Amino acid sequence: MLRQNLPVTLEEVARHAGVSTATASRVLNGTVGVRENTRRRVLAAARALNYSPNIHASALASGRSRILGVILSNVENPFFLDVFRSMDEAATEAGYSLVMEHTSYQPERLVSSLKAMSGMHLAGVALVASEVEQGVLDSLSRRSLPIAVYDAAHPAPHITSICVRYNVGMRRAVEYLHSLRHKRMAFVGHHAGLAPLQERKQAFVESMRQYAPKAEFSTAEHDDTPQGGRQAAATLLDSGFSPTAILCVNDFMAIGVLRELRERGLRVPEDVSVTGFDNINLSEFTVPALTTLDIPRWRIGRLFFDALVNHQSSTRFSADTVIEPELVLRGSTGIAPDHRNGNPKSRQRP
Amino acid sequence: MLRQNLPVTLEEVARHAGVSTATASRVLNGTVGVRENTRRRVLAAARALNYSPNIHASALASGRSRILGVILSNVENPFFLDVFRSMDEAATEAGYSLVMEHTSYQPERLVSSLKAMSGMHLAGVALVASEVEQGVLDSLSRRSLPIAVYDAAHPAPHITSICVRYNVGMRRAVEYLHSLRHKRMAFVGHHAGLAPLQERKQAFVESMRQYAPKAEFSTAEHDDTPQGGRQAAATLLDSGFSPTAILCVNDFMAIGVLRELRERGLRVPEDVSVTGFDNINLSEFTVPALTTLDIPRWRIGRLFFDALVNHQSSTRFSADTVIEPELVLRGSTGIAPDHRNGNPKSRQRP
DNA sequence: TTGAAAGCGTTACCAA
DNA sequence: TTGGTAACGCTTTCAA
Repeated sequence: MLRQNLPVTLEEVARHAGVSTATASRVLNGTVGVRENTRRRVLAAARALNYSPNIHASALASGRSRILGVILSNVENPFFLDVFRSMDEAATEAGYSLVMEHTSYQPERLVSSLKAMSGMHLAGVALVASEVEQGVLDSLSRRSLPIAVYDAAHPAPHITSICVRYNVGMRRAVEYLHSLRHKRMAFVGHHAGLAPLQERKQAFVESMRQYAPKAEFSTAEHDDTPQGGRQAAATLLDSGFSPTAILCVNDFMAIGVLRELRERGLRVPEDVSVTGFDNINLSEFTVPALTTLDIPRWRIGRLFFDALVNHQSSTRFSADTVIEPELVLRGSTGIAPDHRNGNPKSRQRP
Repeated sequence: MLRQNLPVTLEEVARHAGVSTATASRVLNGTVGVRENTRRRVLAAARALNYSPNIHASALASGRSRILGVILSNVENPFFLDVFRSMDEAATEAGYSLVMEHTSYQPERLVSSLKAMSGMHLAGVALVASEVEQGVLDSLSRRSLPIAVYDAAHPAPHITSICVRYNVGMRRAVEYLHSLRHKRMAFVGHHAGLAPLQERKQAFVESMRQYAPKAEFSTAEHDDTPQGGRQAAATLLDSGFSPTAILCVNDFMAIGVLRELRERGLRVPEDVSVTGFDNINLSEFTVPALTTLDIPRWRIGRLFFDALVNHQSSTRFSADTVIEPELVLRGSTGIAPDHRNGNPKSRQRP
């Protein structure tokens, strides 16, 4: 088996089964109205010849493909990767493939990725990215292609938006830390120029204002990496502001924040408490384990897939799905419940 | 701009420029022998109409595509992800796209991914996986498709193999620890049933034998995740064998090993030393920072790309490229040089 | 229930 | 230097 050097075509399968390519195509696409006997012969021939359809020919002829596009801001951040893996799992189960691009949060790269993908005649595109500008969304909404966006400020018609209430999560974190008597808190983020991230920072600021003037705060930002988190923490601490709690925009950066604190001899949580966001697998492996807000990435990936493939409600103006982050308490804020079950709702996968 | 609802075709571009589709195609593919004036007109038309070629039509007509397939054992492990990102960078620069699949180390999934990819008429496939069986390699070598494999035991004709001398790296680690007077060492791995991983474990065992009977050793294995590393460490420690050094098959698992040791009140490096493999970015962020063996993933990704796209030496029986891992010393083995420059050769990217 | 044949958007060969 | 046109492998009417 697998002996042939040249790809087997539908025509050969058809000939082998003694039918026309039309019939062979019908069988292989699960169309009804084919005699059971014929169907069996075609299937047998396909298997015998180890036939695998030429997706290019198929896409060209039918005008649609079973390939989805996914654009991520930062593959290196496990948050994005998990959403991707989850979509991929759903896609594979349904016989779809994924084409992935990443942008490093650069709006131009988003546009060029989109352009490259537009030549692929995809079945849909998921924008799991923070650099989605309104203009892009608008122009996309004119096309027939199914589109789904992560956390878009103002979704456009015909575009599904999957929203996470970051402000709710942020408020929960601030309130929790406030209840622990923290008075000087800082926020560590990245790419504050991009709307969704701006908004998260804003949520922090507003939550803090609620406790002013007794509570002070500061913010810092750098790249979305552990290195970036470390840098941001360094900037913060060098500025003279000495926070007793640092809230990070995500767990990935928090890893670096923890490192910098340790490097400076600051103990966590005794001297400084730290929180993250996302509840990535790694957040259980930091020292100390990280208090964070859970975002159910496995659910989100499936939501994306469903939005693109079974876009049930394509008639609705825009089908939004809203998710609220939940607080997960671990050692980095002082209370250290058993680390072994720090996972509330979303399932962590191996 | 981007106003059109339906995709623009080559024919429209040609009409707009007042030439035939043949000429338009020639211009867009950079063929020589087109009058400068005509070329400019076509280019202008393409830009004006925001043309993006239908890759399916193009692939079907030409029989080749600018898409590469990549199969990874475990995307979650940053080692594989880095190789992927590096290939992706090289690919994007050259106008190629990547289609990625991952297998969780299951040979059957490797085969089914390969089959799915075979319908895509790819420009080449990179197997960055440990579960590549000889039979698969042999059948692949009959096809005309360029193939490159990571660390294959016995590469087949026409298949490029990119090899890392894990045994050399492992020996270096063992020798280093031996020079530090460690007598009881353990190896933590995963999927010992797969040849390449079997070999790494074997390298450990043989290196240890060299010091027998004065030196004792033990091994344990679990999944290729931090959780798996933690499990393996737990098994090891519960077995009664008390190693003074644990060598991990990779950094990703080492993260979990460090966690389990800490959980049990064992200090690293005072009570137990730990080493990893790969030198992933995260290895500088563990507590303590991880001694490891650097594997230049950025170089490897580029090697893969070049092997597939500019397969210069396709005439040679098999063009192997050999890489030797280099020891990177950090805190987890006791000597803690400045963490800020623990990176010998390979550049770490943001 | 099946087959013939007209595309789908490119590429590439052959003429002009 | 250009244009006409036959593929490429499949899907999908339309007839039979």
